[in-house]
Amino acid sequence: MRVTINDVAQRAGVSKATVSNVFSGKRPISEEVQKKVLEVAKELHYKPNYFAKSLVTRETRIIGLCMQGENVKLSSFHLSLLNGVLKGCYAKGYRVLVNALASRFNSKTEFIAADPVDGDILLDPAEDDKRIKERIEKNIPLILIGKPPKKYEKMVSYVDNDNVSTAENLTNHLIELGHREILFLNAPQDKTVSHDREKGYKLAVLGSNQTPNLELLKYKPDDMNSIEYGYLYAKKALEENKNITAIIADSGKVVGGIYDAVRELGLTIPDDLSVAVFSDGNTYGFDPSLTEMDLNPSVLGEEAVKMLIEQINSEKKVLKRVFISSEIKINGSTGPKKVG
Amino acid sequence: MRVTINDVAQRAGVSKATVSNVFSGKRPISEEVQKKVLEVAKELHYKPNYFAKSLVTRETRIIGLCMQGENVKLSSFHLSLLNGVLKGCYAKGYRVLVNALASRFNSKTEFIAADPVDGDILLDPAEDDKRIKERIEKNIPLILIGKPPKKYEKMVSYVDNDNVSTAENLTNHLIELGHREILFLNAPQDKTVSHDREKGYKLAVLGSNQTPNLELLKYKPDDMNSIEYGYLYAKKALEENKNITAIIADSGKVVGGIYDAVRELGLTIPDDLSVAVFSDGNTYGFDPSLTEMDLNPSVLGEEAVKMLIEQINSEKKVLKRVFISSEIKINGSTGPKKVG
DNA sequence: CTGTTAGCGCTTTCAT
DNA sequence: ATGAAAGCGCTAACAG
Repeated sequence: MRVTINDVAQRAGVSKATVSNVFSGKRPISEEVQKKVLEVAKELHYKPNYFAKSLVTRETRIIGLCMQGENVKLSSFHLSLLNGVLKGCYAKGYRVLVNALASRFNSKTEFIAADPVDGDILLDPAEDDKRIKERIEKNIPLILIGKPPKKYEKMVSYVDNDNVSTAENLTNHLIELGHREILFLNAPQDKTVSHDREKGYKLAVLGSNQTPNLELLKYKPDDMNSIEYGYLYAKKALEENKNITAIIADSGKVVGGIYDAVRELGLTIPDDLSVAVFSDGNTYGFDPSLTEMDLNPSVLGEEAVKMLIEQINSEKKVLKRVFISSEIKINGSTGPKKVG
Repeated sequence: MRVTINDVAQRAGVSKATVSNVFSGKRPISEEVQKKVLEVAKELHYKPNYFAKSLVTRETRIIGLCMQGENVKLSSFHLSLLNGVLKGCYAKGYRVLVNALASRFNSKTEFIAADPVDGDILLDPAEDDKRIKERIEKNIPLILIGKPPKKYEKMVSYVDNDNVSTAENLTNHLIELGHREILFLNAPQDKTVSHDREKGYKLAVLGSNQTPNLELLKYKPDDMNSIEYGYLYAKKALEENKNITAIIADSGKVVGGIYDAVRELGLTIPDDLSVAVFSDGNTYGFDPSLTEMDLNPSVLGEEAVKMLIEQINSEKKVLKRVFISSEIKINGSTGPKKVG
């Protein structure tokens, strides 16, 4: 019932080794034999067994994409990133194993088999991340997406946006338009990215010889969804502080909420209020369309794969840090501060 | 360097078999031995080898998620679906292998190893889909998401939206509002889903004692992106046929294009034009907000996993069809046909 | 150019 | 309750 290399060999009247080599091309085979083997293999619907092969070659051509255990929900940023990862893998003949096993499964017994992967891409690294430690100890090829915890900074390769300058540029754009009171609806405070963005924001403000107003810096509460976050925080801030003339938003969803609030308050974008956003390149439907920093998540993913495969196939481990830049796309949601 | 079951056995002074059974719990082991083995295993950082194990057990606890070869780009529908799949797997301790290998890799040689999965979930089934044929022949557990090609209808289990009635309901909503000339920007013609939706659309029109106008039925060209599709087709149709007062769109992105066209033409939604959409529940930012049928992709994914795992673990194969219903959410993008 | 043989690391009889 | 030994299906020396 299950057809193996032996069946093919026997039927074709050759040895297992020969059959193996017909497929791998690792040693020359005569036309004649080759033809015969291929013919028989096709007839029998033969497919090599993945495990048997990997058991001996120690290679799977699968890469792991590890997301945080308890929180499996993918955002559209993750989507684009996954698209990039798939594209990179696609080009090289690798497959992707999405690993989002709940940590309670892993801890049930510590002796669960290691993943059948040649290496891992790790998302959303956190301070004191056990996943990183484990892979470094076992010497498993590893690329982080995002900023590593400080203690591993010198030990892993990673790819990230340059979040400081991205935020700085976006803020500067608004400052150049004359805006002074700029509300910043940042990512949640426990994500490393929010700190870098805050830094960039402050740098820009300081650069214009002003003092950052901490009242204007908000973090998304973990238990609130993004649309609600945008809506509630924008509305409250705009009602309480009439001097706010611009908002920077963490994502397209946050803008969804902001636009709702703005309509409710009877304001006009960009005349009364400018809105700028960090985006995953997937914002559409907004009117006016958004001025944004596209974080190019798909490029992040693609680059991570490239680095990982390079690491898998190289003898000596070379640490690399790759920063993906973003360029500002200016659209209708930002404009000069109203005079008066 | 690489620690195997032998190392553990030796160091613990027991046999391989005993070590194996300590982990599997398949036969009783004395307290004493158990403790010793666990201790040594921990000390050595032992992890069982995935392949060696799978080679003999014929089980991987990995399920495959197969997407069309050449077109690896995931949409936000896929994203929600993937979220559902992950959630389902997560609950049962399975992992997900995303298979989007280009078909040119598969065809390079037909004898690429079969995927290391216990079963597959297959997306976007097409007429004459080789992937389905292959899996049926090899008797690999399989669940389709979407409607199977006719010739496999009686041979595979699948989960799908009830696309006929979904389209019918959405169309009826517009008809009840008085609309008669309803443009339908459908999915690409080679996707099975487009046929069911067309059917539903026609049923609704016929139900109101009218004859469907085939001029109003459009399919997305494969090589055009969705936003462009919405923009170009809506604009052209609205310019050429002033009687059109409503549009049904295939997805949120298509609506993005439609809204652009509408603004350009100086029309108002819903006064001049009603817009309704099949959605993945991820539409935000539109003003007015969308009247939609939420297809619940995440539920589709979760259900597919449940069925697949059931199939993997059952002796006799029972065919199942599961339909996920969708309810209409009425919002500001649809309204009564203007009188006059 | 091709065949023979010895494993890869694990589970699973079959003994004891 | 434990051990010994026989594979799972494949690749990789080693011979010829």
